[in-house]
Amino acid sequence: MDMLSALATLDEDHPRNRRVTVSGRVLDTLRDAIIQLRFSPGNPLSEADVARQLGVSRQPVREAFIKLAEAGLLEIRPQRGTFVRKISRREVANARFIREAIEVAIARKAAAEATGDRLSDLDALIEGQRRAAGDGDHAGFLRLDEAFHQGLADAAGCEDAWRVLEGLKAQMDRVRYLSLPDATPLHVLIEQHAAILDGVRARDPDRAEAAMKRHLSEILFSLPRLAEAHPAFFLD
Amino acid sequence: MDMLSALATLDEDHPRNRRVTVSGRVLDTLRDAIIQLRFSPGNPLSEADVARQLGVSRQPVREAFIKLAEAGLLEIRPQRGTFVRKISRREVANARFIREAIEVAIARKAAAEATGDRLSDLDALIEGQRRAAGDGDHAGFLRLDEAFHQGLADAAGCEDAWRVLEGLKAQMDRVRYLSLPDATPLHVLIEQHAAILDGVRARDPDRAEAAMKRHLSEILFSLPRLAEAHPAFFLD
DNA sequence: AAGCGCTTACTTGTATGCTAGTATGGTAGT
DNA sequence: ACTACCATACTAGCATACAAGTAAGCGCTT
Repeated sequence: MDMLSALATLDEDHPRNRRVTVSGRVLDTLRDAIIQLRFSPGNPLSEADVARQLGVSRQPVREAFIKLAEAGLLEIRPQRGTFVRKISRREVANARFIREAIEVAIARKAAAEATGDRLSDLDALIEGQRRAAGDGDHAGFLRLDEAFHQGLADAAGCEDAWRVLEGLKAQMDRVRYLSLPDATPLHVLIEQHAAILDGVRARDPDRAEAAMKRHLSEILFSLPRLAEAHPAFFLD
Repeated sequence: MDMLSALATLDEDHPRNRRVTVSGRVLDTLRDAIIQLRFSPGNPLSEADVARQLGVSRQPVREAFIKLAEAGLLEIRPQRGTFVRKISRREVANARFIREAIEVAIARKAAAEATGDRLSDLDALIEGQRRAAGDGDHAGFLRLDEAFHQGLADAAGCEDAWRVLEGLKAQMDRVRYLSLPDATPLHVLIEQHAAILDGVRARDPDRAEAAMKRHLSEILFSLPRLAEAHPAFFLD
């Protein structure tokens, strides 16, 4: 009950909101709340409570729960309850490994196939990231960060790769949120993006791969320290 | 209505069935029916019809529909209907590419880290595949085929990679089913498995990678021909 | 004949009621 | 004090009812 105060309202116009259905809005609202750790890992979360809090029926909440369970953010134990999953270092490391495998392959393919138009799109995204960082617009940067990775997949002709990556990112996003206070500075991340794009533009798959690996390794540095600092949030 | 005759009964004890819930059984039943092309791509499929046919309510059918839509096997158009998705050559090729990226990374990691126990497990699976092929037990071979890829992921310490691969495989499974009549002979596939395992056992990541790439390329040969032979099943 | 508008029969989305399984706390019995 | 049992208050899974949107057929009007 107490914890649910984190859910004051349904996020009617969510940034990433093409969702017009109630269950879609509930899903976005809950995922944000979980990723931003407004729900403590390990705590229970019942369909009925959330439905009451959001002023909707159990049905759309249930569908959101199911999707969040597939993303590894909730654990549904039938007839027992649903719980916010604790963060697992092993699972985060695994998700990172798989994500790296995919994004490295994408970067190499982009280096081979990307058209000039796509490269310009990516340029624009990096420029936007510089502006957002300058303005201290952290939320805006996060959106443009996602857009860059998605844009790279598009440039490689792997439009639907993003669906897979999105699922993997969910595991990692809570860690990223935890690391916000002392995260890698945005300008460093932006330069890493630029390095990836340089490798792609130079049609040099090895350079693109190296830059991507470097970029996706950031989380490895912070993970052990964060797990030490917040043991209650972690499973292992 | 006609098409639904493909759903005589709920598959009460499904081979991969740890599912005890109705919605889980409906999901397995429907996925099998779709993959085995007992539902023609492009045709509509309504929650109510399936529910009636299976003797359950709309609720579990709906949940199965949602998951099948996430897997790319159904397309839910709100207030309009749900349709069996046609096979997209582009999407199949994309899923193959991503799967290759993941499984190559897994094979390389397995070559570095797999323990003797795990290698023995994989040996046993290949031996089982030889028996199944000898007995003409095609269904049994398919199960052991999946088990081999999953087992390799386990050997690499990527237990949860299988969740991702499962989603990607769905896209490819209908093509595999289409290719059954003149598919690559089982003994060839088994030798490819053995080649992968050889590379892993020799701690030679490059050899494991090459063998894996070879193995996952099989579908590329059949795809164009199948799309030509069954144009009504394909989108592009 | 062509086009507009209504009726009707669908569809999925949402809400609500019901069932069965689980955890908990108290109580009676030893 | 401890144990066994039971009443109770949860949980999620499933069934049913309702709402809102869509598409197609049909007849009317023009």
